Amino acid sequence: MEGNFVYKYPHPAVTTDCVIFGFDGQQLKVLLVERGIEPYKGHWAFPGGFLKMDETADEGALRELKEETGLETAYIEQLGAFSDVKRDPRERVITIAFYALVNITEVKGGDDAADARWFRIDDMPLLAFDHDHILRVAQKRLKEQIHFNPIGFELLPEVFTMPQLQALYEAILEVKFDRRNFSRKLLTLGLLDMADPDQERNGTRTPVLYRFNADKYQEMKQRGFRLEF
Amino acid sequence: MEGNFVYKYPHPAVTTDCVIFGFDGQQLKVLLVERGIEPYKGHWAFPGGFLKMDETADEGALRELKEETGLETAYIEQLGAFSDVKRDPRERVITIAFYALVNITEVKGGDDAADARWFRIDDMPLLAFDHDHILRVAQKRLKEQIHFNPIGFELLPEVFTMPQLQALYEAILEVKFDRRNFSRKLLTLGLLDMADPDQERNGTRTPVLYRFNADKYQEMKQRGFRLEF
DNA sequence: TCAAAAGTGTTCGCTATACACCCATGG
DNA sequence: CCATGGGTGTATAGCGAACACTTTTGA
Repeated sequence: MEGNFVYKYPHPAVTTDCVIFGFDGQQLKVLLVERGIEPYKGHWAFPGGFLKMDETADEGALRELKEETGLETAYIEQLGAFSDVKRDPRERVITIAFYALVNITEVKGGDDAADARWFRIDDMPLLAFDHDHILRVAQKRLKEQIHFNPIGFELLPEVFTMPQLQALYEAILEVKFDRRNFSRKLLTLGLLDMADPDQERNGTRTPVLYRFNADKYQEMKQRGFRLEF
Repeated sequence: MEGNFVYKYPHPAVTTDCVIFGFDGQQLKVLLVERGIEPYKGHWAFPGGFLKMDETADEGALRELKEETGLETAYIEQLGAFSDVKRDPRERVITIAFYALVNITEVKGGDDAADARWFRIDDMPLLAFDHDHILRVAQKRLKEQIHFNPIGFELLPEVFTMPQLQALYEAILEVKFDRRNFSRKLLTLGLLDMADPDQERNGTRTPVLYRFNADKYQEMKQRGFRLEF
């Protein structure tokens, strides 16, 4: 397997890295793995690795995602290529970075796996390579995306409450919303179904459960509807 | 210079490609070069080429931009990496694509250079590789970006008229605006200065000349202002 | 002289925002 | 029993969308 690969011109190495976002109900979190070898031994890094010659960057990112989370599928989106000449001290390495949104409760490991841990986005450890830069780009992109795409639901369980959804939006956008206005805005969009419509709602204090109606969103998008937040 | 480069593991080749947008006052245009060699000989392609080992992707894209336009600088933004395994029939080639916005009147060649030509975005020739795909991504990104960033001015001369600006927005977004509402919206933002304030404006029919105030935009952005269109 | 281009002003309806009250539960 | 959390309703201001008139120039 360790044959030599010869090219007429120099080629950079290409890796993929995946910024995996989760939400624990309060805080936005990121899954990191601790590096056991040099360079940056002991630092934390996003799951990632060298791209195989027969897979696309997306496939590589999903492969890395599965290795660390067990998830076969997830919402992922490319952030772009990071190509600083000296970003890896060993050789010229270009990384194609992605971010993934996962339901944190579905992720195996994270706690039990010795090498992967969730970190609060406002309390990150020392990161390897240019991963702090990549993280800032990822967070910025996430903020931008959520303005026009209903991607927040990817971070929640299938069934969720309005306060949960609001906490998520507040964590991502780093702002506070008025409870009543937030709820009304989301409900008038018509994209949320009550998960248990027959539930008797005498009084309150136990929040209503909702489910995101992805079919309806697709249908509305077809008709030219543009979600805005 | 044509030594052999040997790696323990296979490495893909990495190129940059640059979708260069211009605006002729009516239509959005893209600068293409005709391929003189196989593969895709006779097809048209975005300016691009192999990334050097001592330059970042941005630097590579700007180098390609300069080679075809003579421009030392321009607004460029990375679209991302395109990594389909078979996108180049010769070997595994990953391209990092960019789009650039240039003032079409400042571009040397385009007409006189034999190999580079401007094409209307709604009348493109047969493109090489996956460049049609890249173009669609570029156009989509441009549409998205102009909603929140005053990047349209990159495509115009320093001094421009309101009808020109409106035609540009309409060309990019592929919609029509009401003349009066468009003008009012842009003017109330406070980001346009009259280029010739002392100009006597008896009657009309000769449009007012404006200039984009980039300093003021930066200042407003600092204060939390978010441009929206 | 008339059509086309450019500037300006008004109205209306919707939506975002600010804000107050009620009810049930758990400590 | 009261503080906390959750659900619902109302008023207002600002912005976006629709729309009409005037002036001038060039054909």
